[in-house]
Amino acid sequence: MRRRPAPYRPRALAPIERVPGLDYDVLDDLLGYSLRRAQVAMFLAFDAATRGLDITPPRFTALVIIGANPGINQSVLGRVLGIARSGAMALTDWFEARGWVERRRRSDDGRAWGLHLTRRGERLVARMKRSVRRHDRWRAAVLTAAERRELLRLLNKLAG
Amino acid sequence: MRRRPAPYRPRALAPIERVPGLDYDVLDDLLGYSLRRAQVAMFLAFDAATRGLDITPPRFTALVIIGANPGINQSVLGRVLGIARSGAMALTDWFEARGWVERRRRSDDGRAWGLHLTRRGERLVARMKRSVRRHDRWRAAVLTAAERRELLRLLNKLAG
DNA sequence: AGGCGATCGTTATAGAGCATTACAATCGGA
DNA sequence: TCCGATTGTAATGCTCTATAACGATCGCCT
Repeated sequence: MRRRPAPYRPRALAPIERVPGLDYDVLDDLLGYSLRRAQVAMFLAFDAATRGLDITPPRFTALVIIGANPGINQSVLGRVLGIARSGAMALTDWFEARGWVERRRRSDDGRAWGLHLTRRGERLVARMKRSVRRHDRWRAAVLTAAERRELLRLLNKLAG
Repeated sequence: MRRRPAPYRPRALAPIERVPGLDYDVLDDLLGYSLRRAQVAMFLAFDAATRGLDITPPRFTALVIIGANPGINQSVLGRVLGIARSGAMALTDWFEARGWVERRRRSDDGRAWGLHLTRRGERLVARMKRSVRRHDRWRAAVLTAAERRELLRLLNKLAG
């Protein structure tokens, strides 16, 4: 039972410097590399939007998903985030410890918990959504509205 | 001297499932989220291109940069990758242990090493570049050539 | 010449985030 | 009723990265 090499996780979001005079060779023609650079740029906006909340993109995604799909269980949440069940578990614990999310027993399945935002969680998520959305659009303001729409379309097409 | 909270690092590239019937709420209108999904898709192509080589995107980027800028030092390499010097150091050690990169003393600066690909490293990188490029384009084949160009343009504009 | 702050490589340490594995409880279909 | 699949959980380990500190060297200023 060989241990598979740990899957790659993209690295730090310290700003990626564009060093003048350096030869980037093939990198500038790879979608993967450009995606990475753009993602770092967008993260800076996200970071500003959630400053002081100890929130990360996956945490934000999880909260939004739970809010929009009350009663979802941890396994499905993990699949949406692309992490293992044990990770979804830790994430849920973290939310619960802060009183943002609660686990409720489900009548239809004795194994699974249903996840729900608490009143406090709802308020927080509503605020976060507004802020993240505003910062996302603010950072994207270097694009015209039409360009932004086109970019979204192309990204979704690429993601399949 | 407080320790700053560790900066966020985007997570695993296990496939992100698009669960049918689930409400993604505001996520579908955020560039940050779409970028993430597209990046995961492109990583699958990268992974296929480098299978068996124990290569990751940052490792690939580092090798390309060293190959195109022989004599570059570890500090600059770190800035290009967005990692600390200690990380660039570990990366270089890793390459050196495999005989792909060597450190050479520089006449103009007694502190810094100049990084160079070995003969073996050159051959390997040349092969990797071809393969990564092919897979990148293959995965992007869901887009037309014009769409791909436009996407690259928009990403670079966004990354600033 | 001399002094001094900045930079480079290096080492040690710590922590976040994730996978893997294993297990008990439960579900659902043969 | 049996049995494979699924859910939540706990334990463990690994990878990647940051932070901090240090000696050596550089570059500049006096």
